[in-house]
Amino acid sequence: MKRLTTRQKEVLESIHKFISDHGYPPTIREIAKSHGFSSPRAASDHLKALQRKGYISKSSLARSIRLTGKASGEGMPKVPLLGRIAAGLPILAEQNIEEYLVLPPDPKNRKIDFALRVSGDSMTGDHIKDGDIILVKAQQTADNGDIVVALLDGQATVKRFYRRQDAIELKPSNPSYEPIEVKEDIRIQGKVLSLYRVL
Amino acid sequence: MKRLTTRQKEVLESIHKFISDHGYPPTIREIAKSHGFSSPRAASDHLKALQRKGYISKSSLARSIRLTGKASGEGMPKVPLLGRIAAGLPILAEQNIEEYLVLPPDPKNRKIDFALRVSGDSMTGDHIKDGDIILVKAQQTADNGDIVVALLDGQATVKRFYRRQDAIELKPSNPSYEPIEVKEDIRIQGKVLSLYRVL
DNA sequence: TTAAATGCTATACAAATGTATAGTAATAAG
DNA sequence: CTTATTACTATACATTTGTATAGCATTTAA
Repeated sequence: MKRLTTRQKEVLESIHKFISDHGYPPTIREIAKSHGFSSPRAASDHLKALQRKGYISKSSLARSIRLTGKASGEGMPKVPLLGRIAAGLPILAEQNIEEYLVLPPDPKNRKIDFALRVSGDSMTGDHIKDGDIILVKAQQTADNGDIVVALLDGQATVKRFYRRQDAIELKPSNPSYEPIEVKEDIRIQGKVLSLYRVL
Repeated sequence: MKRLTTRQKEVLESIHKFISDHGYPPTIREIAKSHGFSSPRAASDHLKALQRKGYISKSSLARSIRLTGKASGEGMPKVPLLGRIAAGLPILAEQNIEEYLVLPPDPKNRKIDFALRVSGDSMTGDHIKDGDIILVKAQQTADNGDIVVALLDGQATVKRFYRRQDAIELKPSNPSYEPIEVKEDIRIQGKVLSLYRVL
C-alpha cells in the first residue's frame, strides 16, 4: 500500500471521523467544505489519489466512499503501523506512524502495541519475509531466543535476542547474515508476538 | 419501541443487509427497487414508519439513513477455521469447522471465506510454515502460480497451482517434496489471500 | 530536465435523489 | 362509524451530488 502525503492523510482522517460521527460517508462537497476547499474538484482529486493508493473505494453514486482496511473495523483494537523510522526519535513518535491497523483479537489475549513492516530477508530462517507485518508488544528487554524489534543506527530491525556474558547478541535467522553484538539492551523496542502477511 | 409490521421488518432487514454489503446506506429508490415497489413513495412511507417507531433516523440528505441501537452494532466478519477435513464432505461442512475467527478487514478489500491451519512443511519455500493460519477465498479454479487450497485424498492441502497441457500440477514450494499431478481441477477449494501466524 | 503527481480555484451540467402532490384500497384503532 | 395506519401506483420538481472542463502553481519522480 503506497504511502500517503500529509494532506491525503488529513482527508482520509476526516472521512473516517465523518463516518464514525454520522454513520454514513460524506459527499465530495462535504469533504471539500470541512477542509476549506472552494471547489469540489480539490476533494475529488484527493479521493482519486486515496483510491489509487488503495485506501478507499468508491463508485459514482452519492456517498459511496468505503474505507478499505483500517476504518471499516469500528470498535476493534487499532495499532500504529510504523513506516520508516526517523533517526533520533522514539520509535512510537508520530512521525514514524504510517497508518493505523485494525487487528483481530490476539488468540492468547496479549496486548499488541504496534505493528512494523519487515524490510529485508535477514529473518527468512524463521519464515519472516520482506513485506510481512509483525505485531509487537512494547518491552525493553526479552528472553533468550525471543524475536525482538531493536533500533540499530536509527533503523528498526528484527532479530533473535540472546543475552551473552557482557553483551546482547542480535542474531539473524538467515545464515547469510552475521550476528550483531550490542552492549546495551535499551535499544530493544519490543517482542514479536504474531505476523500478518498479505499475498 | 413500538412493534413493526411484517412488511416493515422486511424493509428494515433489507436496509441492514445493504449497509453490511455496501458499507453505506441505500437510497430510497434502491430500497423501493429491492422490494419491487414502482414508486419511491412506497419505500419512503416505510422509512417514515420506521423512523416514527424509533428503528432508524434520517435526514433529508442522500443516503442518510442510520440504524439506531443494536441494529447498528454490526459484528466484525467471522470466518470458519477448518480443522481436520472429514473425507467425502464438502470442505465447508459443519463437521470440519473447528471454531470461528474474527478477522481484520482485508487491506485489499477482498472477501475471506474461510481459514485453514497449515499442517506440514511442504510450503516452506514460500515461508508458510506448520501451524500458520491461511485466509482463503473460496473458488473452484485459479491462475498459474496462485497458492491454492485443494482436497487430496480427503485432506486439505496447500500448494502452488499450475495448469499443464492436460492436467493440473500442484507444486510444493519445499524442494524436498514432489509435485502432484491431478486430472481435474474440481478439487480446488480456494485461493490463499493472506496469512496469520501466532508466535 | 522533463514528465507526473500534488493541490488547488472556478464554473457548468447531467444524473441521482429526497420530497411533494394526487390518488386507490384494505385493515386497525378509537 | 369514522379516522388513522398500512401499503401501495404514478408523476413531477427542486436540490444534491458526482463528474467534466479549464486553468494555475508547486513538488516529486524518472
